[in-house]
Amino acid sequence: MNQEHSGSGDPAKSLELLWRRRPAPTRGPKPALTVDGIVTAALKVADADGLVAMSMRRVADELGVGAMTLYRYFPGKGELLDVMLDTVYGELPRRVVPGDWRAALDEVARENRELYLRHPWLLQVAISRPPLGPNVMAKYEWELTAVEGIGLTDLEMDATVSLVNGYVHGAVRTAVEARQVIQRSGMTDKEWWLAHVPHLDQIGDLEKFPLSSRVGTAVGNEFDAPYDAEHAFEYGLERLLDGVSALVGNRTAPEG
Amino acid sequence: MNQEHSGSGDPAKSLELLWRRRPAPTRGPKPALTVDGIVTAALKVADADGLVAMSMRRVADELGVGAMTLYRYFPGKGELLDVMLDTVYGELPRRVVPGDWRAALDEVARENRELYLRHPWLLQVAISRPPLGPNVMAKYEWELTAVEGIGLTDLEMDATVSLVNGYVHGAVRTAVEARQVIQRSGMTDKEWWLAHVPHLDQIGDLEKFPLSSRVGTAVGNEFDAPYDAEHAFEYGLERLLDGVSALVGNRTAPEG
DNA sequence: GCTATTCTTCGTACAGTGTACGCAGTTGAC
DNA sequence: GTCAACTGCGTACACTGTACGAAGAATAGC
Repeated sequence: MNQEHSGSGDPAKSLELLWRRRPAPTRGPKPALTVDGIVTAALKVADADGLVAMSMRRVADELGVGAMTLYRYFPGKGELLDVMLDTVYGELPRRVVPGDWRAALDEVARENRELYLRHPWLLQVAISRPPLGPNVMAKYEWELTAVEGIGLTDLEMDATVSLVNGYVHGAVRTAVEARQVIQRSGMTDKEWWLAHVPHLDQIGDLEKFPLSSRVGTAVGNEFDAPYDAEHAFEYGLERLLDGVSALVGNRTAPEG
Repeated sequence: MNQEHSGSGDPAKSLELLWRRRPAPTRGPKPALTVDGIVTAALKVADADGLVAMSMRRVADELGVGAMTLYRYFPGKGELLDVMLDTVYGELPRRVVPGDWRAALDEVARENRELYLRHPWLLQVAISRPPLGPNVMAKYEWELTAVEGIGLTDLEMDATVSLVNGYVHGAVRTAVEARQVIQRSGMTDKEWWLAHVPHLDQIGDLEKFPLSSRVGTAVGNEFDAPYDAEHAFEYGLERLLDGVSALVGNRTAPEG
């Protein structure tokens, strides 16, 4: 995170925007822009250069208008982010895998992962109170479908879906960070490590960390880097679903 | 994230700062500040008001000096963050639980959780290339100790430790976001929900989301909020360790 | 003690940020 | 034709990290 926040304005205005229920004005000049047009431009900027680059001025430039013009369409930047979020959630295929909760949860994880990879700025948006737009709500409904009817309580269903979502968020965040730091520094992980080793040797406390040295070397040899995103994602997801499996298995088995 | 980054400067300078190996200058005026003093002031600001508030000017104010003075001690804000990170990692008790990998990993998770809760700004610091200070290295060594000698490969040891760390990061991030949004909005989750319901009813598509309605209601009744941090953390950690258990169990059992 | 060198503190400046305020011009309702 | 409603947007404010260079302090070498 540096977290970016949702709009804190009144729910009526936010929901009006999310569900496109704004009544068209009868008088005054015809608006030059549309909500969808602004969101498209903002998504273009955010996808290309990240949330940091997505300033109101930059989005306005993209549309050939002044910065303050955007405030005729959105109460503030927070509300624009809300609509951007709901919009990209609409990209989820939301494929349903019936009869196999593990495959269904796997699908949920992978679709979410693809979405984060396509829109890495999503990782920086705080969603503890998600914008209640059509696609946000459809996403939650779809995720619950994956764990419906397998013997979990409603609370456990919610907790499981949250757990998978949290896992994917963390895994992709780590992967994206790793990718971005290579870009920003112009250095691969190996180069970075090799630049540090001589100075660390000089400090000379390395023998106090025998496990780190052994494991670090093994990881470096395997991946040419201290971190491999693909491997980490698969490993973690398997552990996680195994953990859920232990719970589901207990639940469907007769109680002792 | 809005991610804050580490210092990208040369490793020599960074390691010198992290390990406090800067040679004391012989000539010139006596420095008015120390590295530790600046870090303490910066931690005070970050703990109290978050990373957003921790500007160079604010830290300098805290110390009664001009903003540019700090640049005599640190090449830039990134390096200051690096030393802050290594410093708070030093707060970990690093208790070792011998002979029981599950209890040991549980301890790792809980100590990390406490650290994040005490210093929520840690959640916003990108650590894909961690500052190689004494406490960062000791932390990794301690975490590996928890899974040493239980039949995992070196790669699996690293992946397991990363998985637990990633899980804790995500769980605390969600919890902290939830706490902060209450502060910022001056609204409890229940109040927020009740403010939205009438407008959602008016939009009238709620019957398209039956699972969400049922599960959401159950969660709301149980916790008076759509999210309970304590419950989510315990539930997720148990699933995670169960998943690791499945792997360790396979490994220690004789191979087919 | 004198001077040259090194090291300190820090004021100013620059290009950015979100958005409050208010003005000028355009459109449709009456 | 008049007025209210509406649009676009210029300006301003308080912030950010930090490059640059000036002014002064402490010491090494003589």
